[in-house]
Amino acid sequence: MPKKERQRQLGLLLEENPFLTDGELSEHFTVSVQTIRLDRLEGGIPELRERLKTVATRTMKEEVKSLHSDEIIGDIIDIELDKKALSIFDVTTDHVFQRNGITRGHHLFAQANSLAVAVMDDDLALTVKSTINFLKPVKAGDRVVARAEVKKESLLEKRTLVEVVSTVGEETVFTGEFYMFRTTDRK
Amino acid sequence: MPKKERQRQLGLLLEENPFLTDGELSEHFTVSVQTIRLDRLEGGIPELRERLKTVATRTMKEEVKSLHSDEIIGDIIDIELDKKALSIFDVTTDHVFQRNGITRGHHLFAQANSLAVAVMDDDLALTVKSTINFLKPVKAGDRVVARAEVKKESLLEKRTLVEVVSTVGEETVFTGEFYMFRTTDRK
DNA sequence: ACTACTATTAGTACCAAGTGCTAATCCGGA
DNA sequence: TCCGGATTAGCACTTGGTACTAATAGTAGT
Repeated sequence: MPKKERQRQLGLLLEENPFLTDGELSEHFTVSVQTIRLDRLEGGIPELRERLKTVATRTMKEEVKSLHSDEIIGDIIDIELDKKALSIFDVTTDHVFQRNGITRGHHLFAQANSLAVAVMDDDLALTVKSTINFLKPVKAGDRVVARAEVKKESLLEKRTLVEVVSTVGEETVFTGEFYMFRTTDRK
Repeated sequence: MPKKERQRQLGLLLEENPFLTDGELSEHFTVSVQTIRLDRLEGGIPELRERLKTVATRTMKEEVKSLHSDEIIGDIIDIELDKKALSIFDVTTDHVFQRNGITRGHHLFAQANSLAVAVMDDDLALTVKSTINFLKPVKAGDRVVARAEVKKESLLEKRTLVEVVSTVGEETVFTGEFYMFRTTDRK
């Protein structure tokens, strides 16, 4: 196998499995350890321990992110319990269809739904029913601002209607009506 | 500081920052490196390189998972393009409210929405409007089976209605109507 | 006061997985 | 045949450890 091809494969291999030592790599390519070292040097590929460090760092960041973003999608900026609330959600390439770059609907829904849950002054509010409209496609890089407003309450049925309108710049991209169920009694 | 307290703090510290060497730790607690080693030994805490390895391993797994689970939430089991499709989604503790253990609505929506997109024989199908009902709370450990059925099409408007019914065991937990927009013309 | 015990510290040899450097060897082409 | 790139080998040194032994300090028990 020519040198160039070996180095290409080395890069790919380490990308998908950064845990391989030079020794293991040398066996895989049936060359000496020194050759592997030279290959890494030329390709600018760091040693095993550095690779693990960066991969591990990535994890720690992701964990913080996913913890945040799973609990409430979007950052809540302002909230008046039982009245209204506002959150922003920055769309990244993680949230879009690869094919056309348009945000997957469930992310917009998730932001709106999370906000509807948060605006209710109730630990255990649940969504019962919802009608939603996706008005304009949202792309990666867009900042989606969701505004939730508590519309009416039926204390008897423990139900509340929350309306959410999401915008990007001046344009409304999403609207939703969320019928929420209150599990605890009001004060 | 008593030994016990130091060891407790050591554990907490390394949990949130696994990148610290024994040397750095010894400075932090102003004890010798050897004491740190003994503390790790007694607490069953592995060395830096082992810690990074496990953290990095976790990442690689997560990455595979999130790639899958972001593209389509739930595993598609069966699909007849333009007719019907079926997916399952195993709820874990990651998907529920901490307070009451009930699945966050947007996960059920995401499964249904993904399935509605998938069943359309169209690369770029988008959700336009949707009405959904959360009928029964879903808990961690439940296996949610979503069935999507293409109801009617309006070729002129390029719109299609897809109905999704999600069940856990015998019980229907979620229903949704998804009005989908077809971006490419039918053959 | 002497002993026992615990916690801490120091020091040694060793290991894995490297870097950095020098030197030797092989192999193909002008 | 001689040159040059590619490969291999060898050695000293580095990090961040393990494993083990030994010394020291302080404290409680009798």
